[in-house]
Amino acid sequence: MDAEAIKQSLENSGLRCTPQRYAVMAFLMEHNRHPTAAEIFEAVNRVDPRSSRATTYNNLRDLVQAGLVREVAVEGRAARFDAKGIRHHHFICDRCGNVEDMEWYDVPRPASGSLGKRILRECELIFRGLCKKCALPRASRKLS
Amino acid sequence: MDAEAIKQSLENSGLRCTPQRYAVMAFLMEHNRHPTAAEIFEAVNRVDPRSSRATTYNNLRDLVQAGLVREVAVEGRAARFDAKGIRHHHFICDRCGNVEDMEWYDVPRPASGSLGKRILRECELIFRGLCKKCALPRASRKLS
DNA sequence: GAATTATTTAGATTATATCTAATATGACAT
DNA sequence: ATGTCATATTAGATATAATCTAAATAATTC
Repeated sequence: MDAEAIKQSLENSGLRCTPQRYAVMAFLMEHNRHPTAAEIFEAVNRVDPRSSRATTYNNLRDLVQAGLVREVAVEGRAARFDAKGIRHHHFICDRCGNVEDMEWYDVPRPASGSLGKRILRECELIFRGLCKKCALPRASRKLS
Repeated sequence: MDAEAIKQSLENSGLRCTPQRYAVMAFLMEHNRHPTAAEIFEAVNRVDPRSSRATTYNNLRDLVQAGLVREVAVEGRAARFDAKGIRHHHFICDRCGNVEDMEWYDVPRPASGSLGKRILRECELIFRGLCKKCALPRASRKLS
């Protein structure tokens, strides 16, 4: 997503495209690794324009309210954020605690029998509560 | 689960059954509403024996390490806890943010085609990211 | 360009969690 | 029973994450 597109999506949501706000949004678009507010603050301050801690928090709040960003549910103290570019959910592994992005399928409402094979494969992982790596048979896994 | 059973499960995990630790565990067994540490601290201090804040945190840490309790992944600042009585996962609604307990199915490893109807119904909700209430057709939902 | 509104800022404050070091308790060998 | 050792508890200090405050700055409108 290029600069102009980010600017547009901010303005479509009624947010002015300030340099600080743009920096937060752009960082989240580029790095979909669910950073904390502190990580985002650090990252945007490695280059101009600088931004204060309060502004970073304010902008994250505004972006979440506007629906462009969401707060990811994770264990641990610090909130983590995620640009909602392509719609997806999160899956947290029971064993290793990793947060994995999960494709979003627009399942037609009443069609219980119509889930595709690919979806079925993901369902298995979900009901085990293990991520793809941890769900491998014991032998092929590194001990942790 | 009665007092003796709780005592046993603590001791089986190598933890002494102290009054304070017992109180935390018993509270989590009774109230599976994913309370915060602060809520647990308050609750156990409404009756004897009293417990300090540090002890409550220590005991929660010990119980999590022992595998008797787990920390629930949620948005928001405060960690939330959950007794791992019956194995289950958590499902967080995209719309309302509620945390729902989700039954744990022991899906046999390679049988992609063998998920039951009940599981399929849950899969639909998961892939929508909405809880049972929020997944109802618009008309039958209260606006939030 | 004056008035209005939105944004940013440093620093103070609140909320949550952990650490420290002193004390208390329980297990158990003698 | 008593002393010893490991474990647990405690109040208070500290650390970390988030929010608030009030003043300054920038953009927008009239």
